[in-house]
Amino acid sequence: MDARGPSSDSSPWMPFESRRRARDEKREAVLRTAVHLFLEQGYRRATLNEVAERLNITKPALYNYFRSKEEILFECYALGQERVDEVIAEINAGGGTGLGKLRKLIRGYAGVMMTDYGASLVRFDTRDLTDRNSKIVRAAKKNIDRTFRNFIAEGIADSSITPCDAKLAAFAIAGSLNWIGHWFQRDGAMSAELVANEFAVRLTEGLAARPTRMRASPPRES
Amino acid sequence: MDARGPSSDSSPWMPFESRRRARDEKREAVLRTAVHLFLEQGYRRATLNEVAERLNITKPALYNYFRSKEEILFECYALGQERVDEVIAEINAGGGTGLGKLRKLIRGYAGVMMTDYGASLVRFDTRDLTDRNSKIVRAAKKNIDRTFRNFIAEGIADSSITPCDAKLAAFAIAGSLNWIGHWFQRDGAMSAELVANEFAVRLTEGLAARPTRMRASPPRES
DNA sequence: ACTTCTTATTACCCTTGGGTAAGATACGGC
DNA sequence: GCCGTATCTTACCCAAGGGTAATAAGAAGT
Repeated sequence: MDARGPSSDSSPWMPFESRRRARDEKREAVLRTAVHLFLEQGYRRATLNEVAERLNITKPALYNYFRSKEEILFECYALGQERVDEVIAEINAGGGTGLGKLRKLIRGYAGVMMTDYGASLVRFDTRDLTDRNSKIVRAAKKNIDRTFRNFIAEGIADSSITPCDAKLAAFAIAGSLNWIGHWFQRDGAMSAELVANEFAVRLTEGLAARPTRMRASPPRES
Repeated sequence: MDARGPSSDSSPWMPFESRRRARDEKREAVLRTAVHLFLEQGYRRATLNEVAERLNITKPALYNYFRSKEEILFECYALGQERVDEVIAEINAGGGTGLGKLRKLIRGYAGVMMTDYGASLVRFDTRDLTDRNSKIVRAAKKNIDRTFRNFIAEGIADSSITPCDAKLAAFAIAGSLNWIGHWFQRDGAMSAELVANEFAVRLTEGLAARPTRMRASPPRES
């Protein structure tokens, strides 16, 4: 009886039938479900029981894939960081002015913030990690911050950005972007592309060196 | 023995001596200590036992002043909101262009964010409140957001702000400011005034209508 | 001094939820 | 078919921490 198909959420575990998919696929499904629930309810309030329930399994089964709740949390962070690192690597591979790179970073980072793993970076609390993992995450965050500052400094050096306090400017921009992780919802009225583009423009308007006075080489644009 | 004065943190309770200060003063001290600890460790992780310990009393004594941990949390929110409301009221009492009001709001809101109760607004999770209180707080937050948007819209109407999407602009600005609550520390290198002023300038640079080319009617924008 | 109110203490309750132990159930190789 | 391995279940442990009950102790009025 009750031979319904996969549950509303796509879970590799059928209620009581063939549950023999590849291990990695299941592990990933656990992670997807967990991060979703953590974002929905908050890490501390979300229980592994409910994660398991949403996957049609029981809590101890989760321990086949993760050693602890904290490990799941850490992987959420790690995946988010990975996405950001990809964005940064891609920008560094290409060229352009400091301003151009900064715009690309804003667009890319905004895009990541609108994903579950990306939002993990700003919605979860590193104090819920072990000391060891906490250090790793905070180092990675510091690296992101440094990238923002470097691009701004680079832009000031190549005159694509008007001189300013790189540290505070980076805080202002990163803050705006981080906050996206708190309010954006994929099913809302705004599309991710719209938001990312709008922020890339808006947040750099104030920084761009104005070409009011034409110079020999106008600032290149991304 | 051990006739030391008030403990390192200023607590109206002496270890075992005259503890007969006014009730309100004590209630306020509980609140101050609690919000500090909540910010330091996170609401869920912070325990009432430790709050009490820092005040040289025991947990049940707290229940003379508050009915529950959640009530303490709610009061933190309430006090933060109060501060912001004062800022808004003061601006509304005065005059000025939309841009001018927006700058004042940014400065004032930034200032509030750098206080403990102000940071409460963005560091704590409304999901830890009862439904009733959660609704109150979310309504107040919505009101703040609306104020940002209104000032921007006002500025566009009076041509002090260049046309733009008021909703996204407000998100960008408020995000920057909210993030201050996450990184600012009073004992750090930057002073509150410096940060507030810098943000008031930086976040409006891109919005200010440039008087470069006086037009009768500035270009409309989506 | 005696009572009363407030405020604090000690001792406790009890739910929640992460994590574990031991046994069942399926799958793959032989 | 049979055994070993991986996976999952039921049943449980246990620490943490919010909250309460009963009571002591100082303050204040009379």
